[in-house]
Amino acid sequence: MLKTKKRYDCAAGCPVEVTLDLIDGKWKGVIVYHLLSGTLRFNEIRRKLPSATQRMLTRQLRELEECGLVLRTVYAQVPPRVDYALTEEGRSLEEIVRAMHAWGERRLERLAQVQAAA
Amino acid sequence: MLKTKKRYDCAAGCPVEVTLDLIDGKWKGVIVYHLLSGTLRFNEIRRKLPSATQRMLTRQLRELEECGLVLRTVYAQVPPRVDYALTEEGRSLEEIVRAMHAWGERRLERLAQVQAAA
DNA sequence: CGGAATCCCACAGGATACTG
DNA sequence: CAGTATCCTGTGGGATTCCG
Repeated sequence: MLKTKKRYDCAAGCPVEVTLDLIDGKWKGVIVYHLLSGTLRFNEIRRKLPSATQRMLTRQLRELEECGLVLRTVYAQVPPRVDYALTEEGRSLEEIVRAMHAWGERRLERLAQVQAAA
Repeated sequence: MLKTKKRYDCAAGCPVEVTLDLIDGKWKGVIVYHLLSGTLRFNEIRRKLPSATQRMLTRQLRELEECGLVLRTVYAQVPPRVDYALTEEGRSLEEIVRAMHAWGERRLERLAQVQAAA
């Protein structure tokens, strides 16, 4: 997922994969979603994603940083403090991420209805 | 990815993951993208995704079918013929997928510029 | 033509423990 | 607080072969 995984040498549809590559990976999508609301410290993000392990969070955040979607700011102080914020490019994902959020909600509603019917 | 992988029991951001779950997975995004243009036969899809293996394509298509995003139609004839089309729900992803496509293209342009600078 | 069956491996991701 | 460091497992995904 990170580095040169070069999933695509394929035909015309690949920009879709370019985007997916950056945003897929278990937690990245949600992280970006939460960062849309503003800068967050590491543990704040953790609290928003209770079922993500610490290790996974740091890794996903680092990958997001690597692709230039997230800005990581370390304050030289004790106890440590690290802020995560979207970069300009990261924020440019807003439309997509919000759309995914809305779609996901509708999907959940639909599923709930199907459940209810049974 | 298929079945009840239930990635999320998490907090508020999860609908994002719901969506990602359906559309991630190496080829699903691109498949949906191509199906936006209309129904395709198996080998037509293959031709659009040269670097996807046959096995992967069928698997991803089946998963898409399972989630109700893609409709698979088998014609009882020899040689066989199988059509793949988006369901209503699948087509409702259009906005997202197109947005991802557009974003990916811009991303590629940006990367190209950075390359050129170096 | 549109697969299914097998074999195989890298690595995403979890659990747990330690640290400046 | 915000991480590393290890160890371990599942499975996503590739390659290849066979089939109605």
